[in-house]
Amino acid sequence: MDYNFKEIEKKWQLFWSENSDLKTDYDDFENKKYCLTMFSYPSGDKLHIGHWYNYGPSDTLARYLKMKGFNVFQPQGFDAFGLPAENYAIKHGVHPHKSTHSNISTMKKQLESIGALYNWDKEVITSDKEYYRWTQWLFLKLYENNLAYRKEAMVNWDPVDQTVLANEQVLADGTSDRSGALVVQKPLVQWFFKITDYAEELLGYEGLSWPKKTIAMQKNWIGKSKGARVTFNVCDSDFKIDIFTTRPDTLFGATYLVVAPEHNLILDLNLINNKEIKAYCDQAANKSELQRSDLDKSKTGVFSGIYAAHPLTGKQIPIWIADYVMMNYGTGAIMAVPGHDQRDYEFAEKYDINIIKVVDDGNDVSIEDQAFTDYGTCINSDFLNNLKTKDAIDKMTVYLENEKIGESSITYRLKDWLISRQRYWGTPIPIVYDPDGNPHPIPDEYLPWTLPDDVEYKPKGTSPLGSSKELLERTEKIFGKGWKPEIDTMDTFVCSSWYYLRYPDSANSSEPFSYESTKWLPVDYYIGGAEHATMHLLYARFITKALNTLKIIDFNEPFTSLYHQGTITKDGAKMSKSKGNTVSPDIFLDQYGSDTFRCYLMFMGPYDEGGDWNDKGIKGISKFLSRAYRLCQQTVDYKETSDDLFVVHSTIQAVTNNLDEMKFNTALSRLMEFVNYFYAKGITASTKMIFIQLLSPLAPHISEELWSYENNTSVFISSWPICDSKYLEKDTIKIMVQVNGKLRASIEVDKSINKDKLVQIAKENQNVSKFILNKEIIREIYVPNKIINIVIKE
RNA sequence: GCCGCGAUGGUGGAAUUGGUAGACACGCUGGUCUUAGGAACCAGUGCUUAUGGCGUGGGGGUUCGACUCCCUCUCGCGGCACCA
Repeated sequence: MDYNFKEIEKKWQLFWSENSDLKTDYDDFENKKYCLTMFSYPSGDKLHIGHWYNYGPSDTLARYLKMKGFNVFQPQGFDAFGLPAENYAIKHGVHPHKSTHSNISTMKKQLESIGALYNWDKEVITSDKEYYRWTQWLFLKLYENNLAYRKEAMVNWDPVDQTVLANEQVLADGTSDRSGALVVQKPLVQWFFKITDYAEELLGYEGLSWPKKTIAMQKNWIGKSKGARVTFNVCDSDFKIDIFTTRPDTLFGATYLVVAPEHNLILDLNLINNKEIKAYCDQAANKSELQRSDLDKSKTGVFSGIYAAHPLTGKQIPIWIADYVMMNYGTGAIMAVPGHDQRDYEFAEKYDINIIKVVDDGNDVSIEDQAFTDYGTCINSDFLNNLKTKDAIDKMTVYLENEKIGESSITYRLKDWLISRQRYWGTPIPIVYDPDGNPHPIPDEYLPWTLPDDVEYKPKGTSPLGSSKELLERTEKIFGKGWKPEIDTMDTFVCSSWYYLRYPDSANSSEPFSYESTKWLPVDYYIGGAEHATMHLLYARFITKALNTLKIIDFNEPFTSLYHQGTITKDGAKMSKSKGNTVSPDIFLDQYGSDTFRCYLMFMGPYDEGGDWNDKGIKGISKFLSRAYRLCQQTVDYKETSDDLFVVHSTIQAVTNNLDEMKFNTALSRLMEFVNYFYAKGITASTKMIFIQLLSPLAPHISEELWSYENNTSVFISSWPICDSKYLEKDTIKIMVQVNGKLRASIEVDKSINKDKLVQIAKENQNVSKFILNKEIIREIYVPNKIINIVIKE
């Protein structure tokens, strides 16, 4: 290494933080680019490779945009509420506020080593009362508008972290996203945000540049399905059962109904008095969600003893209770059509229930061994006979509506967002209860409704806030004797659901953000991990849409362009402290410096793919930067040839395109080729300036140093080089010659040449002529400027 | 089961979107210089039975021409799932 990177890095990091030329003009929205990287949790550990992989390349993008002439805003902050600080408090007795802030200052120091251009003057720390006061404002806005409500529900309980979790925070295997504990179901009164009101809107992605994968995941999660609701009357009673089906065309094939074991009919009709039914329901209740949804187990159920009237035929059909029907989807009851639904088929076979065929594929399809679930043509279906499934669905739906026995209906899988948490270190829910237990919002003048300090952190299954004398006294003092505070805190995802709105106006103490400051939004580039697809990113979209409905903001999507950086793994596994496979950047920073380390991460491969960590190639980057440094130590004065200028301008073009597409790896390759080309012959003064500019977003420190040798201002306020296409045109072109699609020669010709002449030259080429000698030529294909293919008969 | 993504030298990866497969880099081999090199520089490096043949997970197809498009299979990753 022949440049002193340690000295250079320190020098320019200080320069960037102090130089006013580089500051964002907060009043200029016209030309704005809001570049945001998902903020992180201040853990107190050192920055790891994941942080670097997130922050380094996104800073490269921001610096590039700045040089393109945009007014770039790249804020940074901390998602500071959450369990680790609280667990630390339980273990060591240190107040979370104290440990959090000490972690933040360590982390900020470390972030400096990346050398990113952050707008620290707009920093946001979600656990500070200046911030959470407005998270409480958000809650109250939603509450006032019926988008926040309290209800008792079966909720996900994490027995390790001793708190409830939102559906989004429970993994597919039934474990907690955070603690890894097996989540259990528990009935509790909790606060919810009504995200389901926005289910349909959330399915619209017009104008968004988002990864297809993420959109697919959200669509999957929202889980829209179209169908119909049908009402069945229970025989010999006034009760009715609503069912949801996506196949109303098969209604004539419904031979029984199934209700979930939790269905209210069971209590309403006193079916629970039947021993067998009670035993079945109890057993279902004791099963975990995971056991319940185990696809391999055979279906079980119990006959309810009662019947329903088929709404079209009037025939009595039995009502069964079975746990293959879930209470939390649709209406918790189905019409079973064993001929055309595989689950119903298996159940009907097992319990010997009638199976009717009402759909055929035109070839008299068999339903002897399994259900026929495809679309086809209606049979045995009265007025639907001979109709195609699609038409039959429409006709049946209209019929149901006319007869008032059903209606067209849409069901979403998405559930309302459970935001209560039985933990200490979070935003207090700004609600108090009167002596009768009715909730009341805390008036604005008492906000922030602060977290009390006199608590027992250790969770006992109820919220730590319940142990605070101060909180209770405060409540009674303000509201009166017998009034009680809400003691749950909010999910930290509430904090992060609106932080991007706060950044441009983070010091505002009279409102969450001024209307003027929202002109910085939406975020132009949002970069962060794909694991947030159905959590943070969905919540943020919901909050933005809700605030838009409330006319607080005038846009309805928070992030115009979204990009997920890939994951850096170690030996194929995700790096984590618990696995002990984390790699610290420290030794690499010490040995090679920040520029080299950040470039190496970018050079590893496509940014959205991440990759498995190994340090073998870092030397290559270090070598490249040293060569670049050496190349720029002198200038050589010579008249550049057309080849030289071709290299310069094609490099400008390629690097520009690559950075536009965040293909940092190929941008670096092009710059390496550039250095390799000029290394031996030396570089002219003007070309050197262009090269330094192209390199600067990727390796900012060394570039700023090299730039400073000849300039008085920062390279980052210089304008990005422009490719002059006149240098990209060459007088001669290289044409590849194929015979029957196989490459045989390459010829260099004048670019004005016509096809006939070119083909003639090609045929005369020694390596071509021997393959076409004495052969019949069938075709001669010429793709201008690229290739000739001579097709011969073999 | 359904949906989405992926598979290219010894390694990480590139390929103007149907037109030179393997750019760039690591590693390796040989050389120059050097007291020395784990520094710098130069050359070589897909495989091979080598004027040729074969090569982008396997098989088939479309095309003058396929890593690229179509069909099919295998493996890996991610999401959803008794979702009615």
